[in-house]
Amino acid sequence: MNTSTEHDQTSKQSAAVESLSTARRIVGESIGDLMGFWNFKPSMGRVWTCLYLSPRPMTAAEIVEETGLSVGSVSMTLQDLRAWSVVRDSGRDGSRRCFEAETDVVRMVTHVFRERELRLVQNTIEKLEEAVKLLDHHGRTSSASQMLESRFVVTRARRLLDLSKAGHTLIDRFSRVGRFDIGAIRDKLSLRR
Amino acid sequence: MNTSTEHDQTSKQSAAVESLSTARRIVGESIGDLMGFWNFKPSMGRVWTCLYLSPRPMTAAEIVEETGLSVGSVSMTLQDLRAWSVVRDSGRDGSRRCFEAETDVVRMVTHVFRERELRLVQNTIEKLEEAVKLLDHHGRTSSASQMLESRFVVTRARRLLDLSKAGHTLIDRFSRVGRFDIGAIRDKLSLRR
DNA sequence: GTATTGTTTCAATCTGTATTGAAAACAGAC
DNA sequence: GTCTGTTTTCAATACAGATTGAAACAATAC
Repeated sequence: MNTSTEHDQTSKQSAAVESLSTARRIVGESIGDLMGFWNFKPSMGRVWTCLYLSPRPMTAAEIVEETGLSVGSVSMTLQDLRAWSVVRDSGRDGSRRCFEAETDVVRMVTHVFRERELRLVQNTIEKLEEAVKLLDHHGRTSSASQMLESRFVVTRARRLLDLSKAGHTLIDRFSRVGRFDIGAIRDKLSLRR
Repeated sequence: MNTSTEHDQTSKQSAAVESLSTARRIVGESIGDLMGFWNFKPSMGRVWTCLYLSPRPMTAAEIVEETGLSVGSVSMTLQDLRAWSVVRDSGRDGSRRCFEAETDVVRMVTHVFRERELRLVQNTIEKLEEAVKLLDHHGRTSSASQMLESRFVVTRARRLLDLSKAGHTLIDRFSRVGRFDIGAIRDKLSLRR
């Protein structure tokens, strides 16, 4: 089962093996970096790519071998990846669990995007609502000298809140329909300062 | 010019000042975290929000005062923010430079999104092209026993490359037109494994 | 010109997070 | 039930990258 280290007698063959694993490494790094910019851990990129480039499901031990990550790290990373539905269980090889990569990359990306961004923006919305509430109260109790300042801040804070809500709607629609159109929510975005 | 620490005699007033600065802090944190998920440094979020919530342009010294960041940090952060066209120079107050926040948040977001994502994806495309080239060569020189493995890996790598290119097109169109429609590039995305 | 004030740079430090390694928990065979 | 091989957990470590603070640099005033 150890596909790459069995028979590499001739120099030609070993060079070929070399370039295959180099290519694997480059692909892993590229996708790893890309995922990294969407705040995934590098190890998630490495492990997913490793599975994606394997013609058959792999055991945790094989992934350790291939990626050079520690046993513990691979275990945790696989949990993360399964939680994002980006890796699936795939039966067993003897007593060892096997894993395979989700191959529908588009579905994967929209799903992950949806979960992550919606949660994030929702969280922002809640915090901003808290701030606006405070500011409203402040506006009613503040002295005349602070009025101007106060009104300005509350206006800007409300605007950020509206934008966040618009963003939430946008992300929600996009991740359902695969279409992301700023025109559809232009009213919320209109630039009344 | 030090708006928040001048006259806070009565307890009512000082409570009001308190809630104003609390609200400011909450807004700063929220937006900071949000920007953080798009890989901006926390200090960038803090400084931008600080400017956005100010009714007039601010000097670096005022920003230091308001955010509690160090002088050096504020200077570097302002450079970053100007590089992203998210903060503008705004004349001078005596001999001190002044800065103001870009207020067209939508323009700002699409611009930043465009720059960042396009660069990122372009970089991935280049790396994947390198890997595919290696794999093609490998395919031609490898032994029969490796053929299957090799063909599989190259197929998958090509698919990732195609997807990246599709993504690049998508981001490019979106950031020009404000419309992001997966249907428009469905051909590239079709799931021929 | 020099002095003074404001701004940028950069090596050192600090902080938050990913990864490790070893121990604990678990599952299946016997 | 115990034993063996596998998987998970978690405190300690290592790392990356953000922030600081002091020194170099620029600009303005005198």
